[in-house]
Amino acid sequence: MAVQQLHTAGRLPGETRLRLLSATRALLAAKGRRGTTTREIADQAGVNEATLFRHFGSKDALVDACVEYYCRTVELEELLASLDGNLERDLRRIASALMQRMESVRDLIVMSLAEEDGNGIVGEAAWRAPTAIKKIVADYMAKRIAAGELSGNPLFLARFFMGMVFSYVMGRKRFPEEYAAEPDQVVEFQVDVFLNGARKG
Amino acid sequence: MAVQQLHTAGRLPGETRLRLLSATRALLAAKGRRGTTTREIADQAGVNEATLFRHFGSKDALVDACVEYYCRTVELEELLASLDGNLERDLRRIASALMQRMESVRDLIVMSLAEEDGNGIVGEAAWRAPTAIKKIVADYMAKRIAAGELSGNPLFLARFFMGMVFSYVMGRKRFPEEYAAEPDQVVEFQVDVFLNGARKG
DNA sequence: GCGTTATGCAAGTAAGTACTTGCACTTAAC
DNA sequence: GTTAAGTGCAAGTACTTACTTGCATAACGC
Repeated sequence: MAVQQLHTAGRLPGETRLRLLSATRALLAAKGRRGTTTREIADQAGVNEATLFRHFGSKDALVDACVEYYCRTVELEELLASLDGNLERDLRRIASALMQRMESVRDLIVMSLAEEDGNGIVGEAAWRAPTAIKKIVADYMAKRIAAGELSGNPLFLARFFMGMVFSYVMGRKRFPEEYAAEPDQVVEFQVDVFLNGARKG
Repeated sequence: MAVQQLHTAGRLPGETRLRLLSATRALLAAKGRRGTTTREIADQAGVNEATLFRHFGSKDALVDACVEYYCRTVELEELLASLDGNLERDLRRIASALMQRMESVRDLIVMSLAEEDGNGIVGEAAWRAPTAIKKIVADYMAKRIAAGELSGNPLFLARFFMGMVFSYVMGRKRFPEEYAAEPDQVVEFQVDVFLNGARKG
């Protein structure tokens, strides 16, 4: 075991920054941008408030860095690679990936919806993963329509599909007790209705 | 034409209150609770800030009164009366009513999602209409399943149905240019996919 | 006319909040 | 050992904001 080298004041290099980013995220999710104070962030991070400003310069810069950090990259190769041509299975995989990503930035998505400047950095970053997946969905729908397996407008279908997942993720935030079912079950149900409809016969 | 009686200072009785409620709503939608100041509200209402406090006592009380005022009553008799047994037509009417109500309190719904205390007065009031309609949907689904016209879990179906509309209303907020289609068309499309699925054949 | 009520106006208070500064201390690098 | 970097601590600044107060005024009910 390599001995961890302490940088200063008993902290690992970069640790202070990380603690601040993490605390910021937690408080943003709970109270929103305006509701969160730099003092609270510093306290929750176990760091002095002055240190916060020495690292990030301003509260806005910290928030931006935080959002950027937690929405970094979207690697979708694995998702694309996992698609094997089986319509139902593919859609389930897409829905599952989408649900996972949306859930992981749900708080930031809500923030971006509520903020006056919904198209700022927060809005852009929070929707990065969903938007990327949306492209995949739209392309997928178009192909399957061309192949005669689906019918309708590919864009409408893509939006509908995204919406199914989105509404579930948001529903779980507002009504946690109602939406307690297993994500796998939910995905299965959603894809089933999406493909076959609810009509009997 | 009866001559309007002025109360004081050239204002109709109750007018000041209304102006304040209206201004509050507009600013809440644009900047959220914390982002809105009492000075701004008073200015936008064309009223002195002191008058605001004389009427409502505190900013919180004003916000509560505002939300309560704009989410007052939900009369659903008309909706229920309009249902005639035709499955497709009924679902369209329900979806249409739901969409209208959700759209009219969309800003407050978003606020309730973003607020730390999502279950406060705002959350309760904003979801009042949607929740009432949700009951109608669930009952409707159960009946139609019993009649053999639909299949599945009535609660899941109801949530799915609500979610279709919810995601559309929210999508229009975030991506206005993309979601510019006519509401009627959207409802038709949604109900169609909901009933028959997207699969061809 | 007279009292009541609603309002405007201007000034002020108390608290919070983003951000700064100067100093001491610890640790790592050389 | 010396230097430099990162941090804690305490105090402070400038600004915002919810909320108050005292006074003048205009309209209404009687």
